[in-house]
Amino acid sequence: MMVKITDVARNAGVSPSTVSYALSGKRPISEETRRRVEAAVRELGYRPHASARALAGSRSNVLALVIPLRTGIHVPVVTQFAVSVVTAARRYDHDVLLLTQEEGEDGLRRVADTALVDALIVMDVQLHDPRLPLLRSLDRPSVLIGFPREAAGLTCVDLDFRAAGELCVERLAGLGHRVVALVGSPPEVYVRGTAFAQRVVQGFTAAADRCGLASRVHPCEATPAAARRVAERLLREQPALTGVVVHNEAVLEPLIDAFEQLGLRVPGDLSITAICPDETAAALRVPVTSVALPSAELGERAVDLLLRKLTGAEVPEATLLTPHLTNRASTAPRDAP
Amino acid sequence: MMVKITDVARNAGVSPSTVSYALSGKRPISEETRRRVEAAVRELGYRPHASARALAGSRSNVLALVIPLRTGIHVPVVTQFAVSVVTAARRYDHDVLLLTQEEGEDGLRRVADTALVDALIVMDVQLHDPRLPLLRSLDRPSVLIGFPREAAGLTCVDLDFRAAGELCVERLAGLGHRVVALVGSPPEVYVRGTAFAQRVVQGFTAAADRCGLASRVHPCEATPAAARRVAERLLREQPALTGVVVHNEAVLEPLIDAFEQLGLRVPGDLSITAICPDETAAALRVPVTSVALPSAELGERAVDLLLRKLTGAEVPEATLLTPHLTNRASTAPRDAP
DNA sequence: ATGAAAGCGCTAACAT
DNA sequence: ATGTTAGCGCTTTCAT
Repeated sequence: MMVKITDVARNAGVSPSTVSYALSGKRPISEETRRRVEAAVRELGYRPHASARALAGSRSNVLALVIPLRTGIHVPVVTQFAVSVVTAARRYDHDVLLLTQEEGEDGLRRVADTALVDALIVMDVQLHDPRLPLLRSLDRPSVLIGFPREAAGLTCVDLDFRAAGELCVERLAGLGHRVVALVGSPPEVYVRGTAFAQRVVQGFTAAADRCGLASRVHPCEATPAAARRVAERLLREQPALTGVVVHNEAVLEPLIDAFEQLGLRVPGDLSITAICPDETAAALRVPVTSVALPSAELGERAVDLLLRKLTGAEVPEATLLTPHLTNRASTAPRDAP
Repeated sequence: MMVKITDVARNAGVSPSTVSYALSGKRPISEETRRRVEAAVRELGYRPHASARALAGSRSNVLALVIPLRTGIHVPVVTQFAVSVVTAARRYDHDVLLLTQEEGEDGLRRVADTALVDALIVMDVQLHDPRLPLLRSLDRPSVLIGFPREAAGLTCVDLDFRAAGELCVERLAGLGHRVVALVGSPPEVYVRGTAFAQRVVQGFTAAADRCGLASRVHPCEATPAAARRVAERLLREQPALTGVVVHNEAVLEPLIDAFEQLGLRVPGDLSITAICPDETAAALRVPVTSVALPSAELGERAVDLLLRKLTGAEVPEATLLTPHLTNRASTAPRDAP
C-alpha cells in the first residue's frame, strides 16, 4: 500500500540513504544517480512519511497558528491573516496547525512539548499577556502579532498603529479640519489592554495636539445602535466637528448612516478616515479614505521571520509595518468657515 | 532536555510498554502501577513525542480542514466553522491542520499520502467538484460540507438549504404575503455550481408555487450598489411585492437601507426573511427574521462523523441539518389589501 | 560519491 | 498484570 524509501532505493538500485540525500540535497549526488532516484520516485509515487521524517529529522515542518476568538476582533482580518500564513508557510514547505486561544497556555505548551510543531505564531497579543513567559521558555521559536509592554526576548510584528492614527489625523488636518474625533474599538478592547487599540489612540491624540486640533476619543460597541448613539453624542459635544477617524470596522457603515440621518453629508459636512482592511473601506456605500490593515502582509512577514529563526538566524525583535493611506470618497477639504 | 517514555518507565520502576499502556488504557493496569506511572509522568513533565507516536501507532491524531477562499462565501461563516472544528477535534484529542483550497487536489493528496493527517474535512463542495474522485480514492476517511451531484461513497453534511428556502417562503405566506422575491448569492456562485445556493432557489420556488405565490429570483453581487439596483428592479418588476427572502449576508443591511430609501418600511410595507448566521440577523439595524446558518453545529457534526469513521464505524452518507427559523422585527402580517 | 547501520521515541505483538 | 522486543520509515553519522 505505502511506498517507502527502501522501495525507491531498490527500484533505483541505490541505498536508502542515497535516496534520502538525493531528495534533500544535503550531500552531492552524481547526475546519473539523481536521475535514477527521481525516476523511481515518480514511477512509484513515493511520498516520504511525515512522522517518520519528523522523528528522524527532529523537525515536523509544521507551524502553529493561534487565533483569537474574542469580541471586538474583526473576523475577516483574522481569516485573511490565517490564509496568508498558510500560503506563506507552504512556500517554505511547511504546514499550519490551527489553535484557538481557548486552549490557552496549555495548548501552546502541548504542541511545543510534543514536538507537533516546530514554531509558533501567536495573534492578538495583549499588553500584559499571560502567555509571554511561556513563549520565552519554550524551546521553539515564536513570532507574536502585536506588541506587549515587555517585548524583550520576543519577536513581534505589527502595523505601526500609532503612525496609522497619526496619519489619519494628519490627513484631516491637511484638509483644513480643526475639530476631530476618534471612534474607537469597543470599550472591552481597551480595558483588557489590547496594545494596538491604545496605540491608535496615542497616535490620534498626539497628532491632533501637534496639529493644534480639538479632539476627543470615544470607544464604540460593534452595533448599529451604539454607532448611532456615538454619532449623536459627538455632535452634541463637538458641534464644530468636521473630521472623524474610525478604528472599528463593524460600525463604519452604520456610523456614516447615522451622520447622514443627522443631517451631515459625507464628505460635504464631515470627512471620515478609517483604519481597516482596504476591501472594507472600498466596499462601503461611501468608500472611505483609509489606512490599510495589511493582514496578508503581516502573515507573510510573520512566517518569514519564523523560518529565519528556525534556521538559527538572528531577526529583529520588533517589526513595525509602515501604514499607508489611500484616498477615497469620504474626505474633502473643510468648507471655508 | 526531552523526557521520554524510558525515563518515565525507569522513574516508575516499570517497563516502557507498561507506561504506554497505562497512558493509553489499552490494557488493564493495576491500581498501584497506574499511580506510580502517573506520578512519574507528572514529576518529569512527560509529553509523548507526537511524531514517534504517530509513526509507531500509524495515527497522527491530526485532521485536515480545507477552507474555501472564493468570493461569495461569507467569511464569518467559514471562520466560525473552522473554530468549531478545532474545538470539536480537541475533544477527541485531535488537532487540525489548515489547508486552503488554493492548494487544490495536490494539497489533499499530499497530506493524505504523507500520513500527515488521519482524515479530512472539505468545505464548500461544488456540485461537480474535481476533488471527488480523489477523495474517494484516498486511503483516509473524509467528510464533505455540502452536497455534490454524485455523492455516492462520500459522507456529506450540510444544512438542508432546500428546506431553509421553503421555510422562509412559508413564513411569508403564513403572514399573508402573496408576491415574493428571492435575493440570492452573487451570480458567479450559481454559475460555478455551488449546491447550497441552488438548493435555496429550488426550495424557494417550490414553496412559492405550492403556496400559490407570485415569485422571482435575483442573484445579487455582494456590494451596496448592487443591492440598491436589485431593490429598484424588484419594485419595478413586482410592484405588488411585500415579501423578500435574502440569501446573501453581505447585502442584507444595504438592501434594507435601499428599500427604506425607496419609501418602503420594513416590516410595515415589506417583510424580510433571510438565511444567514443568527449573529448577523440579530445585529442588523432592523433585526431580521432568519433561518440560522449553523456553522458551529456543522463543524461539530463533521468532526463527530469523521471520528466515527476513523474507528471503523459506518456512518450515514448524508446528514441534513433541519433548518430553524427565528422571528425577529423584519416580518409582519401583510396589510389588508 | 555512495553504503551500512544506528538510532529517533513510541506502540503493539508476543511473551510470561 | 507486566516485561521483552521488534519494528514504524526516515535521517544521519560513520565508513569506504
